[in-house]
Amino acid sequence: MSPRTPQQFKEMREEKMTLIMDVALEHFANEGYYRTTINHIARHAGMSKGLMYNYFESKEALLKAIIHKSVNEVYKYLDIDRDGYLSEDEFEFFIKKINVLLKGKRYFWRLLMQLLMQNDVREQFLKAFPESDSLIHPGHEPGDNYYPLQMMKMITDYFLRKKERIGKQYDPDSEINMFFITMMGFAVKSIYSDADDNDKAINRIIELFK
Amino acid sequence: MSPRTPQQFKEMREEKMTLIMDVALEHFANEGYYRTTINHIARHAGMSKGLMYNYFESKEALLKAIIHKSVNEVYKYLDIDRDGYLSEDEFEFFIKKINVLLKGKRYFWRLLMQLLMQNDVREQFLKAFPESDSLIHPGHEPGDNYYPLQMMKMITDYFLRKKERIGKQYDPDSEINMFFITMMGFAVKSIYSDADDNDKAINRIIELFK
Amino acid sequence: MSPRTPQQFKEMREEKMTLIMDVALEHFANEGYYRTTINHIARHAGMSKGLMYNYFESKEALLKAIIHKSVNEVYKYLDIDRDGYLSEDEFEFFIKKINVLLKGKRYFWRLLMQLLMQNDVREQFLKAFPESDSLIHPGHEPGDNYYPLQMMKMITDYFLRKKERIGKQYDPDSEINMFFITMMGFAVKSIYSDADDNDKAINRIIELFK
Amino acid sequence: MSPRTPQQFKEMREEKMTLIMDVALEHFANEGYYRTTINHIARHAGMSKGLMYNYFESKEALLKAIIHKSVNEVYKYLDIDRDGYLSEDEFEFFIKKINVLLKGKRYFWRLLMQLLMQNDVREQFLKAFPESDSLIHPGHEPGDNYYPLQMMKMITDYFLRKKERIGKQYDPDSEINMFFITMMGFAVKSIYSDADDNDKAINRIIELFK
DNA sequence: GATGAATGAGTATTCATTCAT
DNA sequence: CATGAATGAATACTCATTCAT
Repeated sequence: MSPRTPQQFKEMREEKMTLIMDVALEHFANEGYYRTTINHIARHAGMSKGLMYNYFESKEALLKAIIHKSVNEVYKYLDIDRDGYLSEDEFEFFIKKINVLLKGKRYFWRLLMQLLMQNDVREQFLKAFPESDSLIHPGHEPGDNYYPLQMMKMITDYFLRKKERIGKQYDPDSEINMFFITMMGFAVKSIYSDADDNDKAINRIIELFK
Repeated sequence: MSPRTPQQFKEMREEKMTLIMDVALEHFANEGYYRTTINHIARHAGMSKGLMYNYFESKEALLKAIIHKSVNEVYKYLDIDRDGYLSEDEFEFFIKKINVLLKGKRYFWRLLMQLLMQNDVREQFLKAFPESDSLIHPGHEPGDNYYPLQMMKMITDYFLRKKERIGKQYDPDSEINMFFITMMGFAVKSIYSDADDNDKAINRIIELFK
Repeated sequence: MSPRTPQQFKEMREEKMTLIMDVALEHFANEGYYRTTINHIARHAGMSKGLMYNYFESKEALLKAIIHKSVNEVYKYLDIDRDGYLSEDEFEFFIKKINVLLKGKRYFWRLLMQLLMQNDVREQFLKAFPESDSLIHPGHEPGDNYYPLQMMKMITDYFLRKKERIGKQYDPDSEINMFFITMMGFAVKSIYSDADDNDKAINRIIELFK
Repeated sequence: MSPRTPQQFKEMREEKMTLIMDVALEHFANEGYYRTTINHIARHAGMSKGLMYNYFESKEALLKAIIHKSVNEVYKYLDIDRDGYLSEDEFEFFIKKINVLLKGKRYFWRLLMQLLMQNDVREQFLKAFPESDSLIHPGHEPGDNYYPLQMMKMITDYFLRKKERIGKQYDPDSEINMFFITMMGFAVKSIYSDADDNDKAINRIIELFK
């Protein structure tokens, strides 16, 4: 029997890594990072404890890998590195995309919420990400904003322009604040319940803020 | 020195318990339940590990005691066990009360959010409370609703009555959903940031949903 | 029963720490640091694994504590912080002291030899000790030499003065080198064998080098 | 390509084994046996873990092979299996040979020192070697002495004869002891430092003990 | 009541060794 | 022959809980 080629090894590795990350994410999200043991993950991924360490050098490294991967997927999906300008149609489209994201990556969002709720982790997280090249869009220039800030700005700008459309009586600060509050509430609900009325809610949100 | 009366002993005991619970809540909320050690709590409360077990028979018992106490305070503060009917003024008043609660008991809400994000804890929590007498209002009869459900119903009823006020084009289900979403978002924001524009947001919420 | 006083606790602690260090030193010296498990030490010291960590925060910390303690005892015993000048009688006395030290602290020297034979440990060790205040003699001034160097210098000076006594044909560099070689050989023999002719050898060494 | 002959296979095999043993010896000597992993050795020898087990059935077997090989080389180099008699010139020659050995096989001596410092290994070692045919000289008869003892005897005899040369005032026991002490000290120094004055020291040793 | 020493079950991690390919 | 994935036993370390004083 001829031995495996390096290519085959690489594929095996990547498959296993994905498997481990998927299983780990599910458990981290549902039981929490600290309650989830490496043993538990290994068993559920159908392998021995030891093998896990062939792929991830520590529990924390596994966590970080999951976060990086997921954050990258999210960024890629949102595909924001365009003109930084949201038209009304793009605004609607953007919100619908967020809804799809929340539905599809529920475990990741659960995990992220848990993590961000711990003071020190939150600080770590905010510090860690701007340093990571992989999270910066391709055309990124030193001095450019990173995605989260970029997103905030795009939306803020949208509401400021809306004031011009609507007139004096419109208070953009208040509206921006309400928008983020509503989106946060929607996210939490979406992540933790399987309600089928989320699409309806998204439409209402678009109606209210577009 | 005159010997202490039983009454004095009881008061000292309760003071200590309160102290422990306060310290524990703060750490549970900020570092998480699992990352917080009994030793740490004891040191911060200025006593020894051993003594803590004089007051709470386990770490979990301490957690439960904190939750019970806080939930009771919340219920007492909201004071809902009246006619189960919300007038428009009462609705406004109710929301403002919630804002005050969120501001004042931030650590408790942080802890609660963390706990409710774990699947099994969430289930435990929902199951556990009906068993607890102290959480059931005085006039409670078997078969009555418990507070959380009662609250939900009160608010739901409010919106259903609003439909009568406003007419056909009003969709109460959608509005109820949006209301809970908004309140959830507001809660998260209030709990995790020190923004001073929360009162403004509350007024806007009242304006939108009253 | 009245509770233990802080003083009693302190004494208990110190007793246990000494016990642990003694047992650990014996095993480190005979089986080597890596072959000796914490479990093993704990069992031989008649306590649980966990308790060891009440006294030493890691296996490495235990090792370092042992080294520090022993090095300090050695320095204290050698009591070199005098005039830095060795007369002929003092030279003889000094060598005899070293013999006593080697006999009495055999385990420590075994451990030290093992450690110093590992490249990285050796470097660590040499770097670590000059930083430690506790290893510097009481009258130490910034700029003073530390003990090992001080010892070397004292001895070197002794041989240089000896040249003056004896005359041209005496090669002090060669003699210093031979002296250190002989002392090293004596140390190794003394540490690893129980021979009773060590005292005789010491007298011969004095005869040869005084 | 013509297929390889069995002879070629054997040579390739031996080359690989030598490579592995060289790399392993270097790491065992410098980092210690326990700190050196099989993986590490394999990587540094440019092969996979698995392949190593094709050549050596265990880490311990590798260690033993290294020791056997080196000890044999040493014995072969010292070439003692002659008449067991050391003339004055042979004595000088013998010591010079030892100096060359120490210079050239420094890693082996480092390893050996580390091993011999562990009580049980030392015992193992002393027991193990008589069992090994390869370490017994060709003309070996059951009951003959093994090399280390033979060497000791040769040297001891040399000093006993020296007494006859010199006379009463010469104490051969003391001198033998001092000689071994000095040689041990010289060995340690030679193994662990790169000093260039070792040759000078050897000449002084010859001068002192010849 | 009050203290912290003591325990032991549990957890992450390492590494020699085996094995399918 | 060659590879590295896979295993599992061993090991350092943590922490809730108990207990003698």
